[in-house]
Amino acid sequence: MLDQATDLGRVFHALADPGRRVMVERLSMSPASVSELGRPLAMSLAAVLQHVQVLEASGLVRTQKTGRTRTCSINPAVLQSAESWITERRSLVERHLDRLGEFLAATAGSPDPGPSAVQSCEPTQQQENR
Amino acid sequence: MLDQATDLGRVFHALADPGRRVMVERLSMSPASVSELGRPLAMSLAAVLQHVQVLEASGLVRTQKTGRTRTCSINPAVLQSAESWITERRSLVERHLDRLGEFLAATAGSPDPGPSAVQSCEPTQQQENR
DNA sequence: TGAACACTAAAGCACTTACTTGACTACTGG
DNA sequence: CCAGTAGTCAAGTAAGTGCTTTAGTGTTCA
Repeated sequence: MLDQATDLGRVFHALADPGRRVMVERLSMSPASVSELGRPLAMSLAAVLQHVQVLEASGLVRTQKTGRTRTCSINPAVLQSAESWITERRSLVERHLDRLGEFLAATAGSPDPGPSAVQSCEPTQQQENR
Repeated sequence: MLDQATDLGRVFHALADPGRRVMVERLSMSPASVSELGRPLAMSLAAVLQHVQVLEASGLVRTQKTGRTRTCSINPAVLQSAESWITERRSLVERHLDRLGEFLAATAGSPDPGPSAVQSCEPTQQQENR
């Protein structure tokens, strides 16, 4: 199996750049050449190529050189692996929040729910929130 | 509305760091203090705090100081906005791939499908694929 | 053949990131 | 009151990022 942790890091890093996200958006419509990807981006072709290389290293896009043009296309499987990581965390969070909601509803009217209550639900002091 | 593009960049950048992903994973179980988040991470507390600040700036986590401890918790809405961006791209890609598949199936036996065919489906030359 | 095109490689530069250490503040419990 | 805990601030540093320019290579087409 591949090094999932490193891969995920590369994928999120690739998606962190606005220019690269524009490229991914373009590529989700159809494959495109390097210069086509760079057209809306106000930077040198060399810079565009570097971004493509970052995307390729993350596995998000695959490229293939035909003649003098390099055609780039998206690999949806990698997009999905990033999506799954987020989905799993989020569903966990929401499950826990639901449980907390039930607990609060159940103990709403009854006094003294015992010393083993959920941590930090009713803070005794509250200061900033910057 | 908020600056979605910048926000998304911040969120993906926050998720790109393995240490910060560990923090997010920990926080999807339950809220935690800064030092608790740093416990498994082999770095100074000051460094942990800086990561927490990155996560907070992205909106992924919210913090609240009570007494001398700062309690961090996840904001699932921001997690969802990142998830949605990916989902939308991926479903677009897959829709286009499906369409391409149908096209290939439909034209499998019939000769000369016309000059307005889908671009770069049958490259005339093929070199590398590094 | 030769000009234009599409990309590539390498070096350099400003800026950002991910830490560190050291000093300091504020709160808690005995 | 005071030791220990939890966090914070400010500098400083090494490595990484996002560009640029320059100088190429290989391909296409008139």
